[in-house]
Amino acid sequence: MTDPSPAAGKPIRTAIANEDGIDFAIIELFFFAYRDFTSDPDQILAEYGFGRAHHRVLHFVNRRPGLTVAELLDVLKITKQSLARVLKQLIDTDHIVQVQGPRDRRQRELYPTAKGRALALALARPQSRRIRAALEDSGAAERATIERFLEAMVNPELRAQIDIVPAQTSGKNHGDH
Amino acid sequence: MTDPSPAAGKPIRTAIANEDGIDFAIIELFFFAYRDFTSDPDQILAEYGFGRAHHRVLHFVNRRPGLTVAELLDVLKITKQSLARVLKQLIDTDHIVQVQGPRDRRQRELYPTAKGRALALALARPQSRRIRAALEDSGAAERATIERFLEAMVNPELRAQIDIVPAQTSGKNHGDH
DNA sequence: GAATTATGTCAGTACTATTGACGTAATTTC
DNA sequence: GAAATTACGTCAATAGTACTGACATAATTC
Repeated sequence: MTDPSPAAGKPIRTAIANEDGIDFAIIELFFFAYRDFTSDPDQILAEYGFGRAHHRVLHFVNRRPGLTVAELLDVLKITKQSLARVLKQLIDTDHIVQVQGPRDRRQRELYPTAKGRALALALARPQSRRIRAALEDSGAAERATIERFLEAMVNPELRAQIDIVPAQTSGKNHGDH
Repeated sequence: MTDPSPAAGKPIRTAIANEDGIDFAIIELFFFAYRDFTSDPDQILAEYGFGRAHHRVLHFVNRRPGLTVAELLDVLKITKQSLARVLKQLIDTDHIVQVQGPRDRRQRELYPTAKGRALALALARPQSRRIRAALEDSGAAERATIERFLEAMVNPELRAQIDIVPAQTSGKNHGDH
């Protein structure tokens, strides 16, 4: 195991870099940035016995109160079987409540409780702090550049998901679409 | 299950937004951007029976040829038991070779083979394409803004990991540190 | 009334990760 | 040179998140 087996290819000793004009710098930065971005809430979640999946559900239920199970699945891009356990735990622990859909009683609208709202805030706080620190010396122009870039990284057909909550508005309760 | 249990908290019907000055916009954009950023290579990996863990290992072995197992663990922030299976598969499929460390024969230096280099490139290509598209109308200034932001999102004490491969240099073979 | 839709659930599986324990070979320390 | 440490590998057990497929129920639509 210390020597490559005879049939194995020879080791390439030069670093991959900019071959075919590939942007390894940003690829790698994105990996590191996201790794550390998610590490903050992970520590809080561990205290509750929750994982990242719980965080994502909690986040979107707080951001779009009243969304249905189907809408949540669409945003998260997971299957309902994957969601089931996580959602059940959040409901059992009184972070989220289900309300029968007013127009269509088959639907379950998902809402945060005060407890769920508080946890969502606690999880977002260190992430927001990290973002604020990263934008420390930046003005509105730089901020806009970064937002534009991140938005452009999202698949065009999925970009609609982003703007459901209008930028600075709070009260829109997602009641009709 | 359609009505909240009596003890459960009441549903909060207003969207969380900018409470305590928290930057939900960028938090959410970052989630969507990374979700789609990783979805491109996922499809290629599936053809090989590989997952994201294989991608990360392959990426860093190509970026820093000759790194040791311990260094790789440090970059990925996982345990050696987690790495073991993934690394073994990449070695068995002739994407990576191990070479006994020249100074310390306990160490295993990891190098890509031609096959491993090709796969790393194939995985990076769609990601780079996505980045290029997102930067389409951007100049060098915007690009610098984005790089600075992403770098600032990384934990300061881990930022050293980033600059191991100098921006535009290719040949540095990581031989001495 | 029949078909479709929204949701829930059961069973089985896969991938990635964890902790803990143990073994081996090589290096370092005394 | 013996002892301790280090680098790596491996076995076992477990957890979290995801998947596919199948089936059930209630509500809506046709």
